Amino acid sequence: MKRRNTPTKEAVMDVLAKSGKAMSQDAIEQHIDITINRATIYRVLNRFCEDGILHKVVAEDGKQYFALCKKCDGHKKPVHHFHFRCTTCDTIECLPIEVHFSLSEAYIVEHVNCVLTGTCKTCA
Amino acid sequence: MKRRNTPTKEAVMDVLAKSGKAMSQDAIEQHIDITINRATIYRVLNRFCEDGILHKVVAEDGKQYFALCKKCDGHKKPVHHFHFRCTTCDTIECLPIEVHFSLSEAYIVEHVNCVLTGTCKTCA
DNA sequence: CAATTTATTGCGATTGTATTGCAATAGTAT
DNA sequence: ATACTATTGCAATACAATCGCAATAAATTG
Repeated sequence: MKRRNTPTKEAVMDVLAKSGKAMSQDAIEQHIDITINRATIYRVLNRFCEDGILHKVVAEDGKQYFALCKKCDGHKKPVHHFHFRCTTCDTIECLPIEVHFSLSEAYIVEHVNCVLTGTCKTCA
Repeated sequence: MKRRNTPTKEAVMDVLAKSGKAMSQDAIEQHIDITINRATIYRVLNRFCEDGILHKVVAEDGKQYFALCKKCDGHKKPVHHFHFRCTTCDTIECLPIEVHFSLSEAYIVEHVNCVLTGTCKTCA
C-alpha cells in the first residue's frame, strides 16, 4: 500500500521531531496547531510504526507513547533502549542506554519494552 | 488499615502461587473456582502490591499483570528483573535476569518495567 | 456468645485509552 | 481533468480499570 503525504502526517512528525521525546496521542493532539481527529492520529502513528519511522512504548500507565527512531552511535539499525517517564512533567524520553540481556535461544523475542518511571533530572 | 483474611484473598494467592507466573485479572478470574467480582479482584491485587507481596507489570498490550515477589539468590529484597510475555500461550513469566542500567543520579527512579514479548521456549 | 467496629465485597456506573466501520475527502498518477 | 484508492472524520464500539455506595462479613470487645 503506497503512502501519501498529508498535512496530518507532517503535523504529527513535526511535533514529535520538535519535542524529541516519546509522546502520547493526546499530548500530540495538544501540540498540533490544526485540528486532527483522535482516530486519525492513532492511525498515522501506527502506520509510522509499521514503516519503522516511529517506535511505540507502553508505559506503566498503560498508555502508548510514540517516538522517532534514531540510529545512534553509527549503528545501522535503531537499538533497544531504556525509556524514562517523568511523572512530574509527564513526558517520556529515550535514554541513551541500551537494553542488554542474555536469554536462551529457545525464546523468540519480538519486542522489547523497558520503561523507568520517576522524576527526571529537570524536575528533580 | 488492618488487613483481614478472606476467601477471596486466599483464592487469588492460590492461583498466583500455583501458576508461578504473572497473571492478568481476567486470567486469574478464569482460574478461580469460586465467583469473585472483577472489581474485588483488582482491589485484592492492588492491596497485595501495596503490601509488597505482589508486583505489577504492565505489558505491551497495556494490561496489568501481577506476580508473586520472590526473593531469589539470597537477596533480602526482590530485584528488578525482566519479564517475558508469550503471545502464544498468553502468559508472562518472571525471568531470572536482573535489569541493569546506569543512570545519572539526577534522575529519581521509582519503578522499573521491563517486558520482552514474543514466543516462549515452551511454545517455540 | 452476642454486640460492635470497620475492612471487604458486589453491583452498577463511570472513566479513559484505543480501535473499527463506513461514508466523505483528497493525494497521486495517467 | 479523470480515475483510483489512500486517508480522514465521525460516531459507535471494545476493553481495561476504577469508583461510589450499600450490603456483607472478619475480627475485636465485653
